[in-house]
Amino acid sequence: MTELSKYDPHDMTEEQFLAAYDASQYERPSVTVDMLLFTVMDQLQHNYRKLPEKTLQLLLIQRGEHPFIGQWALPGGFVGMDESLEEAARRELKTETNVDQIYMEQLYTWGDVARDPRTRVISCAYMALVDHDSLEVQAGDDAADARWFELDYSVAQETRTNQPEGCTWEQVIDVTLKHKDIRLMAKVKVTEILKGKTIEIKREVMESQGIAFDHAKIIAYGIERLRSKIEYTDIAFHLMPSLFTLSELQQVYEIILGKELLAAAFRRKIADLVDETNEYRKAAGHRPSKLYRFKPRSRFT
Amino acid sequence: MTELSKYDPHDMTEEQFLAAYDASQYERPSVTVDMLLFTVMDQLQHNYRKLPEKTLQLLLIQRGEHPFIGQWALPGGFVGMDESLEEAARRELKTETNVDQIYMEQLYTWGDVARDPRTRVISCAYMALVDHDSLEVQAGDDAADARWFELDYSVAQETRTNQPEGCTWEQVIDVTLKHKDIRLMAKVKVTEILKGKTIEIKREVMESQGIAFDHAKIIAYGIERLRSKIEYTDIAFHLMPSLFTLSELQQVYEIILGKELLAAAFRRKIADLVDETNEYRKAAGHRPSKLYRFKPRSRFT
DNA sequence: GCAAAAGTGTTAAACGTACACCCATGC
DNA sequence: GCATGGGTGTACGTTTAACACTTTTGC
Repeated sequence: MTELSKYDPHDMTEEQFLAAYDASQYERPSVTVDMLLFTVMDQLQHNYRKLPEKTLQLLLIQRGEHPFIGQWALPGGFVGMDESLEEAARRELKTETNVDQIYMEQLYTWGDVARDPRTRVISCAYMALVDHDSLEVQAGDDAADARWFELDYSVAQETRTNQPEGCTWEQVIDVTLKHKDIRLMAKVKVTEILKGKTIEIKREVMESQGIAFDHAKIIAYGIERLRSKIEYTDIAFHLMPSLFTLSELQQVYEIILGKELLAAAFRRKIADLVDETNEYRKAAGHRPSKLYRFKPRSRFT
Repeated sequence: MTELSKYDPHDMTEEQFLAAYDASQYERPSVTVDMLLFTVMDQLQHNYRKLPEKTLQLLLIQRGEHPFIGQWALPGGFVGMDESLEEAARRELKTETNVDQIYMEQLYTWGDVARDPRTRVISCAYMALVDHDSLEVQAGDDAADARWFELDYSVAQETRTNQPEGCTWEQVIDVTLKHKDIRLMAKVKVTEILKGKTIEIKREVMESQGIAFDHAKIIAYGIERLRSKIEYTDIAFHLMPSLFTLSELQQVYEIILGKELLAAAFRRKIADLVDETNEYRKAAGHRPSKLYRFKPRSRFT
């Protein structure tokens, strides 16, 4: 709190101090919010029997200005003086997608000194989940430069190194984003260093093709968070419409976890989180399936 | 990214644009880091047989300046232009406690507009864990105004309200901090609103006695995080010395979780996370206990 | 009929919980 | 001896995983 040292605060009341306080005299970083907006979409299916496959989608915006002009970036912007971080994030979301009232949580705040070439920018990243059907204005169809990209996340390499005083694990993540002919790619390295009793985790973008700033690592981090939270929270339901079949729900779990699940076990596991309805989805080529609805439960029940 | 609109970026190269970019022209919030430094201490025990009880401790600093002069606050300070958030947090830690190389993780970034009466301040909170024995300079004994406070966290009230379009859960948390004669207290309200498909969580300080700013809610949030992460991560070991008995480890779990555990079950649960040594703790009034050591494991094994 | 998905039942293995019981120690 | 913690065994219930099997549909 050395910022205050030129005053002699002990001779003032708190009111006097605050009246005299000049906030404008120190250089300070800019603060932005960046938004990871995820949704799930169906892919076209030729076989009339098969269910359409689902894909995880992320919204990106093409930059019309320097730096990284022409590249794709997370929607976001500067935080105003009269809005909280969350308000700023919701405002951005509203202007990009015209949706409010969707699920959103703070992800992580990125504060490396050189992460923005313009000036020092600290970015607070949020993650939002929408079910695709409830998007009125489907970003990507309207005038804006926003597009939904199909997102793939895979571990390309895993290395474990044993050192005298600990261990280092290294993971190279491939992040791929596709929208029609546009294909973006990045490699993100996650390093976990165990030295004595400390664990240090570093993330760095090794390679980024068409993705602006350090956004590739924010994306990779977001997927990691999504993956881990889907295991112990209700988070997946925010990607679902109000009525859904258990197979659809299972598909969403599968694309986020990146592995196949056994239907029988899955149904039993999520049985407590859903309520049956009396409606059925008209199926094609197979038995119709019952529609379910999310049964919300608080952390403290 | 409207901040850039007065340029015509399309006529410049990226280099020209960056050279012309003036970062100083917009009003921006200040950014600070605040640190939750936790440790565990033994309490004196009169009964020669009994193990000393452990308490969770948090480091606070008495404010010598306005605002909140005389009250107790989390150690922290402004983020410099040439340091990352994490570097700023480690610098603060080093100056307050003279310890580096300790476990630290980012907690949450607090950005309400009026959280600091001086000016708009966004604070990125970090949580650090130390084992008390490895603190060379024991804060609280030296000249600085830093003291370790015994921390108690309890749910004082829990309300569930059913509304037409959803549910509201409300929790009132009592946070108590004690150091010798100094006794600080706060009530923090956590509200969880389920409206349609959105979940909104709000936290507010209802009452704060002797705790500066909104730090009471940061403290409450930190304990919540500690509680949940101790269940599925190795985090507790950062509060332990290199050698410890399983009972000591269990005590640490118990004070953080706020409930008693069965020794037999606990031993089996953590068996994979520790390595046996051949050393024993000389016990008093009971069988000597074997000392264990942490066996680090990465997330990707 | 047939392929695909919807949905149920059965078994074995893994895990968690509770409790009983013995061991070792210092006073 | 005895209170206290250290440490193991055992029994029971729950959860999970794997797989087999039946149902229902559109073409």
